[in-house]
Amino acid sequence: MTSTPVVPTRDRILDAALRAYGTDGFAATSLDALASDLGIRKQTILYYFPTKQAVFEAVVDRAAADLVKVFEEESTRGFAGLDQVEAIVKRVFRLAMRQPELLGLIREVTRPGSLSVDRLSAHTAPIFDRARDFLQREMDAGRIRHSDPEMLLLSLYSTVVGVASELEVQRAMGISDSLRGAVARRQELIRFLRAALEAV
Amino acid sequence: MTSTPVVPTRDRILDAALRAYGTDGFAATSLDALASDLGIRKQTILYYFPTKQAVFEAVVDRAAADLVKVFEEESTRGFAGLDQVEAIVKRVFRLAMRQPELLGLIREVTRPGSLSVDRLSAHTAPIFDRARDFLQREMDAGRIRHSDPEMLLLSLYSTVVGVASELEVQRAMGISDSLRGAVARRQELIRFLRAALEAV
DNA sequence: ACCGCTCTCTACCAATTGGTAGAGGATTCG
DNA sequence: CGAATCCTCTACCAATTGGTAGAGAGCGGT
Repeated sequence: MTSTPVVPTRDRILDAALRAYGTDGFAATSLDALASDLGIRKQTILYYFPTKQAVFEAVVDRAAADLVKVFEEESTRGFAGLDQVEAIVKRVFRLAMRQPELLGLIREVTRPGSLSVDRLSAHTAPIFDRARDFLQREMDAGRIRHSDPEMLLLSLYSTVVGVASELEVQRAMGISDSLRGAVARRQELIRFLRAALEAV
Repeated sequence: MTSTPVVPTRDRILDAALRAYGTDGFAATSLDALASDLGIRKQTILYYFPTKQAVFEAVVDRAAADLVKVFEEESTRGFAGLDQVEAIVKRVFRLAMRQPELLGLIREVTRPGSLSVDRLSAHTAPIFDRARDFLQREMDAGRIRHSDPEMLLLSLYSTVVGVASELEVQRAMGISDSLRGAVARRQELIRFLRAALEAV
């Protein structure tokens, strides 16, 4: 190999695996396919990870860590009320545009038969808690309509991830008025959420 | 075989396939697994359907037809404005409780790498059109907040399907306070949507 | 020079995959 | 009765699957 690899093999495997699992899914992606995509043998993959399942788990862990980081960055900017929500939405959309496979992976993990849901939720539980607390605070402060914060968060999550995923699907289908359509959708989504959340 | 089968083999295959594809996914479900689940040989499946892909397509077609029927029933009851939306949401939740695999199948079909998106959307395009027209009419009548009907519909769709799917996931995870939790969620979702849609 | 460590490889394997070919049991129709 | 049709089966098959075993190349340290 070249003396100092630009990016370590292990990371390259995780990159390719994220792409593959995020678009085709775990079951539909063989180790051979993954390897040949990287120009290596599958045994090289099995050197870094004991099993195929382990590759998936590593991908999930790394993706979860990335997500958490993004949310932590975005929640320490001192926005309040609906502006904070808007900032998060914009950030999620940016993520969906730049790393669409990430959304696909989330879909894959949160699918009914998935084994690794708890793996993801173990990472994301803290931000969920923080988000719930945020909603509660903002409700108390009268900046967001009153309701059960947990339930509201679920609706918010579903809406944002759903719309962002839809983007990814449509891109995969080739209807990629990528930028223009995405921005329009984002704006409508934000208006939608503002209407849904605004305190009367 | 028994003289008059209670339910034809072909239908039994489609039933089992819907369950399997909806929970484990297409790639993760082998014909052998499907067959042994039914107590038959896989060659019997291949007698009714030329390929595995054909089984999937038949499942999608039937599921789409079911969905369309449900929506048509629910949209000819003469509800107006937000009441119509509420009726649809309740119906979707009932569907998600009784036939959770249906939601899973939709997720499977609308996944990035899917081949059969167009197959589903070919069926559902009419109800999407009708829903868009409905939103437009209700906006004109001042019963729903003004905005781009198409974009709004996308947000609505994502929210409802997202929350309903989340139900299915959590049930699969064993957190099935099935009924109680589902009803609470449905109520919060309806309040959420009412707030988001209500004309000012 | 030698050892030990890190890494990627070739060679293999048993199990499973989707699919083909065709036998044979019913049932229906003439 | 005999023929045809419908249905499900056994018997195979080539390809692919995830995974094991271990060779060997390149490295730094002693």
